[in-house]
Amino acid sequence: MITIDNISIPLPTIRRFPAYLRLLKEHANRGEVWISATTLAEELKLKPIQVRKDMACTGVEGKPKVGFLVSELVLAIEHYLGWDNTTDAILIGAGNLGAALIGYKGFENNGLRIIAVFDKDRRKVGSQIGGIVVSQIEDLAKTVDKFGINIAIITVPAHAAQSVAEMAVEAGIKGIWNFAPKNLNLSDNIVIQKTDLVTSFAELSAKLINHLDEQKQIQGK
Amino acid sequence: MITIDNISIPLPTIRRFPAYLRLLKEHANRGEVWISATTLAEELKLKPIQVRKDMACTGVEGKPKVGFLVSELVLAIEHYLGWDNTTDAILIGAGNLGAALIGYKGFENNGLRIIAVFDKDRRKVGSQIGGIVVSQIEDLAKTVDKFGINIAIITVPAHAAQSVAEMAVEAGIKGIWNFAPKNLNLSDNIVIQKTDLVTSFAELSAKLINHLDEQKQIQGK
DNA sequence: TAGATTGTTAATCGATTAACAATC
DNA sequence: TAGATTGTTAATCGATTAACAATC
Repeated sequence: MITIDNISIPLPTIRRFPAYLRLLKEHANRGEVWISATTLAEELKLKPIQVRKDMACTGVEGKPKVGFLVSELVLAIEHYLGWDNTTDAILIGAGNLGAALIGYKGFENNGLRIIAVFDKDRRKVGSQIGGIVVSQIEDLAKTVDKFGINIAIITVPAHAAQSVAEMAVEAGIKGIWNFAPKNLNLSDNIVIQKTDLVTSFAELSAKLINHLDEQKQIQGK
Repeated sequence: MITIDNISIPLPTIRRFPAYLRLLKEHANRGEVWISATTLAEELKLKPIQVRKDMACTGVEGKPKVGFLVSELVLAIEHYLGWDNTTDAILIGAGNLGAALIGYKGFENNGLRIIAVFDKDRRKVGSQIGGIVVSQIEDLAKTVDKFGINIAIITVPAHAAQSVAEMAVEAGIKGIWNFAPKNLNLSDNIVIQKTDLVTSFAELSAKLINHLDEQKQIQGK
């Protein structure tokens, strides 16, 4: 449960917000003005009741028989995700994954702009990655301070994650998006978001075993 | 809830398994034979009762006052994740993100091996990416069939995702790991795992707003 | 008007947490 | 033995789903 503007929004709802947003923007582009929860549900394979509950969190009121104003929903969702203003972030770790994130088109219209890249490796410093010059990690604090950055994205190897995270926090970073497969130990007032590729794969693995098992049992009978 | 070998395991437990596995292997490397749920909990910042519940799902029995056999837990968790045998997968979309996944060290010891890469772009075909030669997408079905591949990883742009997913399913793929920010519409008997970077960032954004709000309120009082 | 859709209140479901007896 | 830790059963909590009245 997350509270923004004194409104409590369940975390699963927050997670569904980006998918709604994408769809709503598509509809807006087609010139559509109204959309019903029923339609959204169908397109996202969710239950209408769940979409209505989620929409209720946005504070936008719908009209029975018509639905919701697309533009209102877009603005409300963007607001609760903090995407009404683009957030600047720094990235630490100029490897393959770092390059992928810098080049990722999806962030452009979704509130995230990576404005600086740092790496411990002196040989990478000065080189360009996705149009951004790699800086030495010693300059991190200066950049964070100068641009008032809150978010650091960590794409270094597991063994280096803890130490660069500490440097970032020291520099004033408030939120960390950690791609390294390592649990970070930081002060409680730092927000940590972990994206663990191995964990995602684990989920797929287990679901697939479960699924193939089921199919085998059905066929066996 | 996922059922494997007639044992039901909650999805959140499955998601915690990789973190346990990493920690357990570290302890094993240090020559430690026994480990208690209390210790695991402390190192992962979880509650001991939750770790005990999770361990119960593995079927491994612990000894009061001593804990669990590290080696038994490792084997049991690997079994439920299907990581006792490495899974071969193909990757579609030889862009930055694809390159990052192919080069990702974390997969090596965690049951995943990417054995072939495909791309629609003729100019990329024949070039190497992380030591793997990019094949033309027309050869996909042949490869899937020849090596009995179940899993496809999709790292193409959103607009191409649906069509390559359909090709993969046509070729016999049973599980899809989708990195494209697009909901796939496929037959119900295909397992789809979505890793949406924008969604992860949304979560961080919202948590951070909530957190900064809280801090402001505390200071205001 | 009739019917689709919203919004509210209550029921259900699943996961986490608590309490505590069993055990080495 | 005393005490830490396990494992089981019950309580709590939060999210999803159901039911239905309100409404345009």
